[in-house]
Amino acid sequence: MSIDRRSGCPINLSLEVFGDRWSLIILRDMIFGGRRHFRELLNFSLEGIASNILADRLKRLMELGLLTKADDPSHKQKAIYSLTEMAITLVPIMAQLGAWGRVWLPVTEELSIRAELLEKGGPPLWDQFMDELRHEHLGAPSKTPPGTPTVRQQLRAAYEEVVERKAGSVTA
Amino acid sequence: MSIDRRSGCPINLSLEVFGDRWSLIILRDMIFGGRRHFRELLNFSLEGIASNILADRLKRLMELGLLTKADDPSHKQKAIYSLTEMAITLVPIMAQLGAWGRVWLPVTEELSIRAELLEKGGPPLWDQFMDELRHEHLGAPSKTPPGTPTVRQQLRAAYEEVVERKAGSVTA
DNA sequence: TGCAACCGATTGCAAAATGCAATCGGATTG
DNA sequence: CAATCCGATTGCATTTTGCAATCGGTTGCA
Repeated sequence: MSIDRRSGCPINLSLEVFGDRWSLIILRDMIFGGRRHFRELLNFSLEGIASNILADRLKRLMELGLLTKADDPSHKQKAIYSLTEMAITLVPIMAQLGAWGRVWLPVTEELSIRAELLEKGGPPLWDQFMDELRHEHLGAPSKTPPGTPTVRQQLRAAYEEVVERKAGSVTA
Repeated sequence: MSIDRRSGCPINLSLEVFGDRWSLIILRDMIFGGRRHFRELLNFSLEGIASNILADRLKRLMELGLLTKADDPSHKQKAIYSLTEMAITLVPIMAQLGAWGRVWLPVTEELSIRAELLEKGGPPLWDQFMDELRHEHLGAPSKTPPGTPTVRQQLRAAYEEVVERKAGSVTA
Protein backbone atom coordinates (compact mmCIF):
# COMPACT_ATOMS: atom_id res chain seq x y z
CA MET A 1 0.00 0.00 0.00
CA SER A 2 1.15 3.48 -0.78
CA ILE A 3 -0.64 6.44 0.66
CA ASP A 4 -2.85 8.88 -1.19
CA ARG A 5 -0.35 11.71 -1.67
CA ARG A 6 -2.86 14.51 -1.47
CA SER A 7 0.19 16.64 -0.84
CA GLY A 8 3.83 16.23 0.14
CA CYS A 9 3.35 18.03 3.45
CA PRO A 10 4.71 15.97 6.33
CA ILE A 11 1.71 16.65 8.54
CA ASN A 12 -0.66 15.68 5.76
CA LEU A 13 1.25 12.52 4.97
CA SER A 14 1.33 11.57 8.64
CA LEU A 15 -2.43 12.02 8.76
CA GLU A 16 -2.83 9.82 5.74
CA VAL A 17 -1.03 7.11 7.66
CA PHE A 18 -2.97 7.29 10.94
CA GLY A 19 -5.65 9.90 10.47
CA ASP A 20 -8.37 7.47 11.42
CA ARG A 21 -10.00 6.24 14.59
CA TRP A 22 -8.18 2.96 14.99
CA SER A 23 -4.64 2.77 13.61
CA LEU A 24 -3.04 4.70 16.45
CA ILE A 25 -5.16 2.86 19.02
CA ILE A 26 -3.75 -0.46 17.81
CA LEU A 27 -0.22 0.91 17.90
CA ARG A 28 -0.86 2.31 21.38
CA ASP A 29 -1.92 -1.12 22.62
CA MET A 30 1.16 -2.70 21.11
CA ILE A 31 3.54 -0.05 22.41
CA PHE A 32 2.15 0.54 25.88
CA GLY A 33 0.16 -2.61 26.44
CA GLY A 34 2.74 -5.00 25.00
CA ARG A 35 0.17 -6.74 22.82
CA ARG A 36 1.56 -8.96 20.11
CA HIS A 37 -1.33 -11.22 19.02
CA PHE A 38 -4.57 -10.63 17.18
CA ARG A 39 -6.72 -11.94 20.03
CA GLU A 40 -4.93 -9.86 22.61
CA LEU A 41 -5.60 -6.74 20.59
CA LEU A 42 -9.19 -7.82 20.05
CA ASN A 43 -10.24 -9.02 23.50
CA PHE A 44 -8.36 -6.56 25.68
CA SER A 45 -9.28 -3.55 23.58
CA LEU A 46 -10.64 -0.84 25.85
CA GLU A 47 -12.46 0.80 22.98
CA GLY A 48 -13.95 -2.42 21.61
CA ILE A 49 -12.49 -2.73 18.15
CA ALA A 50 -14.31 -5.08 15.77
CA SER A 51 -12.40 -8.02 14.35
CA ASN A 52 -12.81 -7.03 10.72
CA ILE A 53 -11.52 -3.55 11.40
CA LEU A 54 -8.62 -4.91 13.40
CA ALA A 55 -7.72 -7.29 10.57
CA ASP A 56 -7.97 -4.51 8.03
CA ARG A 57 -5.81 -2.10 10.02
CA LEU A 58 -3.16 -4.69 10.81
CA LYS A 59 -2.89 -5.43 7.11
CA ARG A 60 -2.73 -1.76 6.27
CA LEU A 61 -0.12 -1.03 8.92
CA MET A 62 2.00 -3.87 7.56
CA GLU A 63 1.70 -2.56 4.02
CA LEU A 64 2.72 0.88 5.23
CA GLY A 65 5.77 -0.53 6.96
CA LEU A 66 4.76 0.05 10.57
CA LEU A 67 4.29 -3.60 11.51
CA THR A 68 5.64 -6.99 10.57
CA LYS A 69 4.07 -10.39 11.11
CA ALA A 70 5.79 -13.64 11.97
CA ASP A 71 4.71 -17.16 12.89
CA ASP A 72 4.61 -18.04 16.53
CA PRO A 73 6.75 -21.16 16.90
CA SER A 74 4.68 -22.34 19.86
CA HIS A 75 1.37 -22.36 18.01
CA LYS A 76 0.85 -23.02 14.33
CA GLN A 77 -2.04 -20.61 14.05
CA LYS A 78 -0.67 -17.77 16.10
CA ALA A 79 0.90 -14.79 14.43
CA ILE A 80 3.21 -12.43 16.28
CA TYR A 81 3.03 -8.81 15.25
CA SER A 82 6.11 -6.66 15.73
CA LEU A 83 6.66 -2.94 15.61
CA THR A 84 9.13 -1.64 13.08
CA GLU A 85 11.52 1.22 13.75
CA MET A 86 9.02 3.43 11.93
CA ALA A 87 6.37 2.59 14.53
CA ILE A 88 8.73 2.76 17.49
CA THR A 89 9.59 6.36 16.66
CA LEU A 90 5.94 7.24 17.17
CA VAL A 91 6.60 7.28 20.92
CA PRO A 92 7.17 11.07 21.06
CA ILE A 93 3.94 11.65 19.14
CA MET A 94 2.08 9.36 21.53
CA ALA A 95 3.59 11.21 24.47
CA GLN A 96 2.52 14.60 23.11
CA LEU A 97 -0.94 13.35 22.25
CA GLY A 98 -1.30 11.97 25.75
CA ALA A 99 -0.06 15.16 27.33
CA TRP A 100 -2.46 17.27 25.30
CA GLY A 101 -5.42 14.99 25.92
CA ARG A 102 -4.70 14.95 29.62
CA VAL A 103 -5.00 18.71 29.80
CA TRP A 104 -7.98 19.32 27.55
CA LEU A 105 -10.15 16.22 27.49
CA PRO A 106 -12.21 14.31 30.06
CA VAL A 107 -9.63 11.62 30.76
CA THR A 108 -9.95 9.19 33.64
CA GLU A 109 -7.26 9.24 36.31
CA GLU A 110 -6.11 5.64 35.95
CA LEU A 111 -5.82 5.89 32.19
CA SER A 112 -3.92 9.15 32.24
CA ILE A 113 -1.33 8.37 34.88
CA ARG A 114 0.85 6.80 32.21
CA ALA A 115 0.63 9.89 30.05
CA GLU A 116 1.60 11.97 33.05
CA LEU A 117 4.66 9.84 33.76
CA LEU A 118 5.69 9.89 30.13
CA GLU A 119 5.35 13.65 30.05
CA LYS A 120 7.36 14.13 33.23
CA GLY A 121 10.06 11.76 32.03
CA GLY A 122 10.43 13.75 28.82
CA PRO A 123 12.69 12.84 25.91
CA PRO A 124 15.18 10.85 28.03
CA LEU A 125 12.42 8.52 29.20
CA TRP A 126 11.00 8.31 25.67
CA ASP A 127 14.44 7.28 24.43
CA GLN A 128 14.75 4.61 27.06
CA PHE A 129 11.32 3.30 26.18
CA MET A 130 12.10 3.22 22.45
CA ASP A 131 15.28 1.37 23.27
CA GLU A 132 13.31 -1.25 25.14
CA LEU A 133 10.86 -1.56 22.27
CA ARG A 134 13.76 -2.11 19.86
CA HIS A 135 14.97 -4.85 22.13
CA GLU A 136 11.52 -6.41 22.37
CA HIS A 137 10.46 -6.13 18.74
CA LEU A 138 13.64 -5.93 16.70
CA GLY A 139 15.96 -8.07 18.80
CA ALA A 140 18.33 -5.17 19.31
CA PRO A 141 20.72 -5.39 22.26
CA SER A 142 19.29 -3.74 25.35
CA LYS A 143 21.13 -0.75 26.72
CA THR A 144 19.30 -0.72 30.03
CA PRO A 145 21.33 -2.34 32.79
CA PRO A 146 19.75 -5.55 34.07
CA GLY A 147 17.78 -5.11 37.26
CA THR A 148 16.48 -1.70 36.23
CA PRO A 149 12.70 -1.67 35.92
CA THR A 150 11.58 -1.21 32.33
CA VAL A 151 9.55 1.82 31.35
CA ARG A 152 6.55 -0.36 30.68
CA GLN A 153 6.87 -1.87 34.13
CA GLN A 154 7.04 1.59 35.65
CA LEU A 155 3.95 2.68 33.71
CA ARG A 156 2.10 -0.47 34.67
CA ALA A 157 3.02 -0.12 38.34
CA ALA A 158 1.79 3.47 38.39
CA TYR A 159 -1.46 2.43 36.72
CA GLU A 160 -2.08 -0.36 39.20
CA GLU A 161 -1.28 1.87 42.12
CA VAL A 162 -4.00 4.29 41.03
CA VAL A 163 -6.51 1.50 40.44
CA GLU A 164 -5.80 0.06 43.87
CA ARG A 165 -6.01 3.40 45.60
CA LYS A 166 -9.33 4.20 43.95
CA ALA A 167 -10.72 0.77 44.83
CA GLY A 168 -9.48 1.18 48.40
CA SER A 169 -11.08 4.56 48.89
CA VAL A 170 -14.48 3.07 48.06
CA THR A 171 -14.33 0.03 50.32
CA ALA A 172 -12.39 1.64 53.18
CA MET B 1 -20.70 18.70 20.70
CA SER B 2 -19.17 16.29 23.13
CA ILE B 3 -16.98 13.47 21.97
CA ASP B 4 -17.85 9.80 21.86
CA ARG B 5 -16.08 8.68 25.08
CA ARG B 6 -15.15 5.21 23.86
CA SER B 7 -12.69 5.32 26.74
CA GLY B 8 -11.09 7.84 29.08
CA CYS B 9 -7.62 7.24 27.64
CA PRO B 10 -5.97 10.53 26.67
CA ILE B 11 -4.67 9.16 23.39
CA ASN B 12 -8.08 7.78 22.50
CA LEU B 13 -9.82 11.01 23.41
CA SER B 14 -7.31 13.00 21.36
CA LEU B 15 -8.05 10.75 18.40
CA GLU B 16 -11.75 11.31 18.85
CA VAL B 17 -11.08 15.01 18.46
CA PHE B 18 -8.90 14.93 15.34
CA GLY B 19 -8.73 11.32 14.24
CA ASP B 20 -9.94 12.17 10.76
CA ARG B 21 -8.44 13.36 7.52
CA TRP B 22 -9.31 17.03 7.74
CA SER B 23 -9.52 18.52 11.22
CA LEU B 24 -5.79 18.74 11.77
CA ILE B 25 -5.23 19.95 8.20
CA ILE B 26 -7.51 22.90 8.85
CA LEU B 27 -5.75 23.67 12.12
CA ARG B 28 -2.39 23.36 10.37
CA ASP B 29 -3.44 25.94 7.78
CA MET B 30 -4.62 28.30 10.49
CA ILE B 31 -1.53 27.83 12.67
CA PHE B 32 1.20 27.76 10.04
CA GLY B 33 -0.54 29.44 7.12
CA GLY B 34 -2.19 32.19 9.13
CA ARG B 35 -5.57 31.55 7.54
CA ARG B 36 -8.53 33.17 9.28
CA HIS B 37 -11.35 33.12 6.72
CA PHE B 38 -13.47 30.40 5.18
CA ARG B 39 -12.43 31.28 1.62
CA GLU B 40 -8.76 31.36 2.50
CA LEU B 41 -9.01 27.88 3.94
CA LEU B 42 -11.01 26.72 0.94
CA ASN B 43 -9.11 28.26 -1.98
CA PHE B 44 -5.55 27.97 -0.71
CA SER B 45 -5.98 24.43 0.55
CA LEU B 46 -3.12 22.30 -0.76
CA GLU B 47 -5.13 19.14 -0.31
CA GLY B 48 -8.29 20.48 -1.91
CA ILE B 49 -10.87 20.37 0.85
CA ALA B 50 -14.51 20.54 -0.25
CA SER B 51 -16.60 23.39 1.02
CA ASN B 52 -19.18 21.22 2.75
CA ILE B 53 -16.50 19.34 4.63
CA LEU B 54 -14.75 22.55 5.58
CA ALA B 55 -18.01 23.97 6.89
CA ASP B 56 -18.72 20.81 8.83
CA ARG B 57 -15.27 20.66 10.40
CA LEU B 58 -15.20 24.33 11.33
CA LYS B 59 -18.51 23.84 13.10
CA ARG B 60 -17.25 20.73 14.83
CA LEU B 61 -14.00 22.36 15.90
CA MET B 62 -15.96 25.25 17.35
CA GLU B 63 -18.24 22.90 19.26
CA LEU B 64 -15.21 21.10 20.62
CA GLY B 65 -13.68 24.34 21.81
CA LEU B 66 -10.74 24.54 19.42
CA LEU B 67 -11.99 27.51 17.41
CA THR B 68 -14.10 30.58 17.86
CA LYS B 69 -15.84 32.65 15.21
CA ALA B 70 -16.31 36.40 15.14
CA ASP B 71 -17.64 38.96 12.69
CA ASP B 72 -15.13 40.76 10.55
CA PRO B 73 -15.82 44.45 11.13
CA SER B 74 -14.56 45.31 7.64
CA HIS B 75 -17.01 43.07 5.81
CA LYS B 76 -20.48 42.16 7.02
CA GLN B 77 -20.33 38.69 5.51
CA LYS B 78 -16.85 37.74 6.55
CA ALA B 79 -16.27 35.61 9.59
CA ILE B 80 -12.92 35.51 11.34
CA TYR B 81 -11.97 32.20 12.87
CA SER B 82 -9.62 32.23 15.84
CA LEU B 83 -7.66 29.52 17.56
CA THR B 84 -8.37 28.93 21.22
CA GLU B 85 -5.67 28.12 23.76
CA MET B 86 -6.69 24.48 23.33
CA ALA B 87 -5.77 24.64 19.65
CA ILE B 88 -2.62 26.69 20.17
CA THR B 89 -1.21 24.02 22.45
CA LEU B 90 -1.35 21.59 19.54
CA VAL B 91 1.89 23.12 18.27
CA PRO B 92 4.12 20.47 19.90
CA ILE B 93 1.96 17.71 18.40
CA MET B 94 2.19 19.34 14.98
CA ALA B 95 5.95 19.62 15.37
CA GLN B 96 6.30 15.94 16.29
CA LEU B 97 3.99 14.85 13.48
CA GLY B 98 6.01 16.91 11.03
CA ALA B 99 9.29 15.55 12.32
CA TRP B 100 8.08 11.97 12.05
CA GLY B 101 6.57 12.43 8.60
CA ARG B 102 9.72 14.07 7.36
CA VAL B 103 11.75 11.00 8.27
CA TRP B 104 9.40 8.24 7.14
CA LEU B 105 7.16 9.55 4.40
CA PRO B 106 7.67 10.84 0.85
CA VAL B 107 7.56 14.54 1.73
CA THR B 108 8.55 17.23 -0.71
CA GLU B 109 11.48 19.44 0.18
CA GLU B 110 9.69 22.77 0.09
CA LEU B 111 6.84 21.49 2.24
CA SER B 112 9.08 19.91 4.84
CA ILE B 113 11.55 22.71 5.40
CA ARG B 114 9.19 24.23 7.94
CA ALA B 115 8.96 20.95 9.84
CA GLU B 116 12.74 20.79 9.84
CA LEU B 117 13.07 24.27 11.28
CA LEU B 118 10.45 23.58 13.89
CA GLU B 119 12.21 20.40 14.89
CA LYS B 120 15.60 22.09 15.14
CA GLY B 121 14.18 24.96 17.14
CA GLY B 122 12.70 22.54 19.63
CA PRO B 123 10.49 23.47 22.60
CA PRO B 124 11.89 27.01 22.93
CA LEU B 125 10.86 27.82 19.37
CA TRP B 126 7.50 26.13 19.86
CA ASP B 127 6.92 28.29 22.92
CA GLN B 128 7.78 31.43 21.03
CA PHE B 129 5.43 30.40 18.25
CA MET B 130 2.59 29.64 20.65
CA ASP B 131 3.17 33.02 22.25
CA GLU B 132 2.80 34.70 18.87
CA LEU B 133 -0.36 32.75 18.19
CA ARG B 134 -1.79 33.89 21.53
CA HIS B 135 -1.03 37.44 20.52
CA GLU B 136 -2.58 36.98 17.10
CA HIS B 137 -5.68 35.01 18.10
CA LEU B 138 -6.36 35.83 21.72
CA GLY B 139 -5.10 39.39 21.90
CA ALA B 140 -2.53 38.47 24.51
CA PRO B 141 0.40 40.86 24.99
CA SER B 142 3.35 39.83 22.86
CA LYS B 143 6.51 38.83 24.66
CA THR B 144 8.71 38.96 21.58
CA PRO B 145 10.70 42.19 21.36
CA PRO B 146 9.65 44.35 18.40
CA GLY B 147 11.90 44.01 15.41
CA THR B 148 12.44 40.30 15.97
CA PRO B 149 11.17 38.26 13.05
CA THR B 150 8.17 36.13 14.01
CA VAL B 151 8.36 32.37 13.82
CA ARG B 152 5.85 32.32 11.00
CA GLN B 153 7.98 34.84 9.10
CA GLN B 154 11.02 32.64 9.62
CA LEU B 155 9.15 29.58 8.40
CA ARG B 156 7.79 31.44 5.42
CA ALA B 157 11.20 32.82 4.48
CA ALA B 158 12.74 29.35 4.62
CA TYR B 159 9.95 27.97 2.46
CA GLU B 160 10.34 30.67 -0.14
CA GLU B 161 14.09 30.26 -0.20
CA VAL B 162 13.68 26.59 -1.11
CA VAL B 163 11.06 27.31 -3.77
CA GLU B 164 13.27 29.96 -5.31
CA ARG B 165 16.34 27.74 -5.25
CA LYS B 166 14.47 24.87 -6.87
CA ALA B 167 13.04 27.15 -9.56
CA GLY B 168 16.50 28.60 -10.19
CA SER B 169 18.16 25.24 -10.58
CA VAL B 170 15.75 24.36 -13.40
CA THR B 171 16.12 27.50 -15.49
CA ALA B 172 19.80 28.11 -14.79
C1' DT C 1 -10.87 -40.03 20.60
C1' DG C 2 -13.98 -36.49 21.09
C1' DC C 3 -15.12 -31.87 22.03
C1' DA C 4 -14.87 -27.27 23.75
C1' DA C 5 -12.05 -23.39 23.46
C1' DC C 6 -9.17 -20.64 20.84
C1' DC C 7 -6.58 -19.04 16.41
C1' DG C 8 -6.52 -15.21 12.79
C1' DA C 9 -9.38 -13.75 10.06
C1' DT C 10 -13.79 -13.27 6.43
C1' DT C 11 -18.55 -12.31 5.00
C1' DG C 12 -22.99 -9.88 4.74
C1' DC C 13 -25.24 -5.96 5.57
C1' DA C 14 -26.92 -1.43 7.31
C1' DA C 15 -25.48 3.05 8.58
C1' DA C 16 -22.52 6.83 8.38
C1' DA C 17 -18.93 9.58 6.34
C1' DT C 18 -16.82 11.39 2.30
C1' DG C 19 -16.30 13.99 -1.81
C1' DC C 20 -17.87 16.30 -5.82
C1' DA C 21 -20.70 19.70 -8.26
C1' DA C 22 -24.05 22.91 -8.27
C1' DT C 23 -26.27 26.47 -5.98
C1' DC C 24 -28.03 29.68 -2.23
C1' DG C 25 -29.08 34.66 -0.68
C1' DG C 26 -26.70 38.46 0.68
C1' DA C 27 -22.57 41.99 0.45
C1' DT C 28 -19.18 44.27 -1.95
C1' DT C 29 -16.64 46.15 -5.83
C1' DG C 30 -15.88 48.42 -10.14
C1' DC D 1 -26.10 47.34 -12.15
C1' DA D 2 -23.33 43.48 -13.26
C1' DA D 3 -19.54 40.65 -11.79
C1' DT D 4 -17.43 38.92 -8.01
C1' DC D 5 -16.94 37.38 -3.48
C1' DC D 6 -18.98 35.86 1.23
C1' DG D 7 -19.95 31.64 4.21
C1' DA D 8 -22.17 28.14 3.68
C1' DT D 9 -26.12 24.36 1.99
C1' DT D 10 -28.15 20.78 -0.92
C1' DG D 11 -28.38 16.57 -3.66
C1' DC D 12 -26.30 12.55 -4.79
C1' DA D 13 -23.07 8.74 -5.70
C1' DT D 14 -19.25 6.37 -3.64
C1' DT D 15 -16.55 4.77 0.09
C1' DT D 16 -15.77 3.65 4.75
C1' DT D 17 -17.30 2.07 9.09
C1' DG D 18 -19.01 -0.97 12.50
C1' DC D 19 -21.71 -4.81 14.14
C1' DA D 20 -22.87 -9.70 14.20
C1' DA D 21 -22.28 -14.02 12.68
C1' DT D 22 -19.33 -17.30 10.96
C1' DC D 23 -15.21 -19.62 8.72
C1' DG D 24 -11.75 -23.60 8.62
C1' DG D 25 -8.08 -24.99 11.19
C1' DT D 26 -5.35 -25.83 15.86
C1' DT D 27 -4.87 -26.81 20.58
C1' DG D 28 -5.65 -28.52 25.30
C1' DC D 29 -7.92 -31.55 28.07
C1' DA D 30 -10.80 -35.49 29.61
